[in-house]
Amino acid sequence: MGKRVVTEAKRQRRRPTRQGQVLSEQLFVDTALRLLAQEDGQGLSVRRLAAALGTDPSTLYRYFRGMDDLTLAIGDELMRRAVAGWRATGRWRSDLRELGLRVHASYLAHPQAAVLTASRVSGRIHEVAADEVILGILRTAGFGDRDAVRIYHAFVDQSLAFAVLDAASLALPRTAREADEAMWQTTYARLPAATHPHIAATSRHLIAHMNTSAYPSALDMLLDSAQAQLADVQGAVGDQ
Amino acid sequence: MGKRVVTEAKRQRRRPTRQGQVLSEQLFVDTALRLLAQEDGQGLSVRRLAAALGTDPSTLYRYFRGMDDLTLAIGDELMRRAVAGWRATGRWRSDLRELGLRVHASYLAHPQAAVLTASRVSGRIHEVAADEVILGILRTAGFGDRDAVRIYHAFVDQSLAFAVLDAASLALPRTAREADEAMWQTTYARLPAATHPHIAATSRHLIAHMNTSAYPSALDMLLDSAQAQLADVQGAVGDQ
DNA sequence: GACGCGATGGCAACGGTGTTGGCGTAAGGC
DNA sequence: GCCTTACGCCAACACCGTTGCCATCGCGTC
Repeated sequence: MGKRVVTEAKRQRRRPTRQGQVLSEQLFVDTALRLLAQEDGQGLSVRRLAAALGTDPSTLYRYFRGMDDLTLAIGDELMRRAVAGWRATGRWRSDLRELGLRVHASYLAHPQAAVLTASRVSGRIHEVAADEVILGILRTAGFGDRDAVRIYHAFVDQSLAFAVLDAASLALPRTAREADEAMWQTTYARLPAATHPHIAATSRHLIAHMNTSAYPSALDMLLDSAQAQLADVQGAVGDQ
Repeated sequence: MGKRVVTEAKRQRRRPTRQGQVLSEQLFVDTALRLLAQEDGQGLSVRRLAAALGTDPSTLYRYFRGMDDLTLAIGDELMRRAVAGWRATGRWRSDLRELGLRVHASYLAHPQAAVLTASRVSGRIHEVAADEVILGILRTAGFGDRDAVRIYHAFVDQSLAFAVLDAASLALPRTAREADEAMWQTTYARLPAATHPHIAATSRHLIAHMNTSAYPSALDMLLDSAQAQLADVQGAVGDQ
C-alpha cells in the first residue's frame, strides 16, 4: 500500500520535462496542494496537475500507483505540516488541545485535500509519529493503557472527523456555498414560532454559530471529560 | 437551492418508462439508496441509476437539478429514516444519546450515501425537524439559550462528522480496505519499542479498537461535559 | 569512447463520468 | 379537436483516471 513504483536508488537519473522541470514525488505533492489551495481552482485532477507541471498526465504513474496513492501522500504531507515546529509543554491538556487545533487548521488550509484524504488510514511515517506523540502525552499524564487508547481514539477520530466535515463545506463550489448560506438565513431565521418554537427562540445564536466550526467546542468537552476521569482515578490534580 | 425543477401540481400526469416504471422523485431516491447499499456495487452514478430504473440518464434532470440536488434529497431521506419511530423519554441525556446513535447508524447503513451527502447543510424538512427536536431537548433540560445552541452545534456536527468519517472507510473499495487492515497489523503491531515505546506498549488495545468507531466514546464524553455544565449552573440533578 | 539497457517522458486511446439541447409523443385543459 | 406542456429518449460534449506503446535520455559496462 502506497509503495513507490520505482525504487529510490534508481531515482538518480532524472530527465527534465519538456519545459525544464525536474520531476519528483515531492514536487507532485507540493504542486497538488498548490492547485487545491487556489481559491477558484476547480479542484485537483490528474490532468490539471500534469498541466501545472508542464507534463503529460501519464507521467504521474511513474511516481504513484494512481490517484489513490497520491492522495495518501498528500494526507501525510498535511500531517507533517500540522505538527511541524510543535513543542510539548508538559501540560497534557493544553498539549492535546494545541495538537488538535493544529491538525484541524492544517486540513482546513487545504479543504479539497482534506476531503480526499482524511478518511484514509495511511499508516505513513508522519501519521505514525503523531500517534506516538499523542499516546505518549496521555500515558505520561497518568492514564492507564486502556483509557489512554480509548481517549486517543476518540481524540484522533474527532479531530479528523471535524476536519473532514468542516473542510467539505469549505470545499464546495462557491455557488453551492452561497446557496447554503442563503438557505440558512431564510429557513432558520424566519421559521414561525408556532411550528418550531425552539429554533425560533434561539435563531439569533444559531445564525451566529453558522459559519464557525464546532470543533473547538467539542474538543474542549472531550478534554473536560478526560480530565474528570483522570481526577477520578487519581486523587491528584491533572494539568493547569 | 434544492427547489424542484417541476412544480408538484403538474406531477399528476405521468408517463411510464419504456419498461413500465412510473418515475417519481421518491423512486429515484429509493433506487439510489438501493444501489449504494449493494455490497460490491461500484457506487452511484447517473448512468447506473438510470439503468437500474430502465430509463435514460437525462431523465433524471426532469426531477432534480443535477447530481448535487439528488445528493441532498438522499441525505434528507437518511435523516428521515434515522428518526423514524423515535420517541422521547424525557431524560435528556439518554434521549440525545439515542438520537446520536440513530443518526450515526442510519448513515453507516449507507456509507456511500453518507460520504456524498453529510457535508451538505441541506435545510430540508427532516433535518430542520431534527434540529427542532434536539434544541427542544436541551432547552427543556434547563440549558440556557446560549449553552443550548453551543451544545446543539457540537452534538450535531460531531454526529455528522463521525458518520462521514466512519462511512468513508466503509465505503472504500474492498481492495483498499483490506490493504488498510493489513497495514495496521504490520505497522502498529510490530513497531519496535525502542523507537515507538507508547505504541508498542499499547498495541494490543490499539488493534482491538481498530475496526470499531470511536463515536460512542466521543459522544459519551460530550454528554459528560454537558451534564457537568448543567450541574454547575443549577445545583439540581440533571437526568438519571 | 562506444554500447546496451533500463528508467523516464510523451502520445493516443479506452471506458467511464455529469450534463445539455433537441425531438417525438402522450396527457390534460379549453 | 386543438394546443400546450410535461415527459421519455437520443446524441453529443467536455472532462475524468488509466494504460499500452514508442522515443529518448543517462548511466554502468566493456
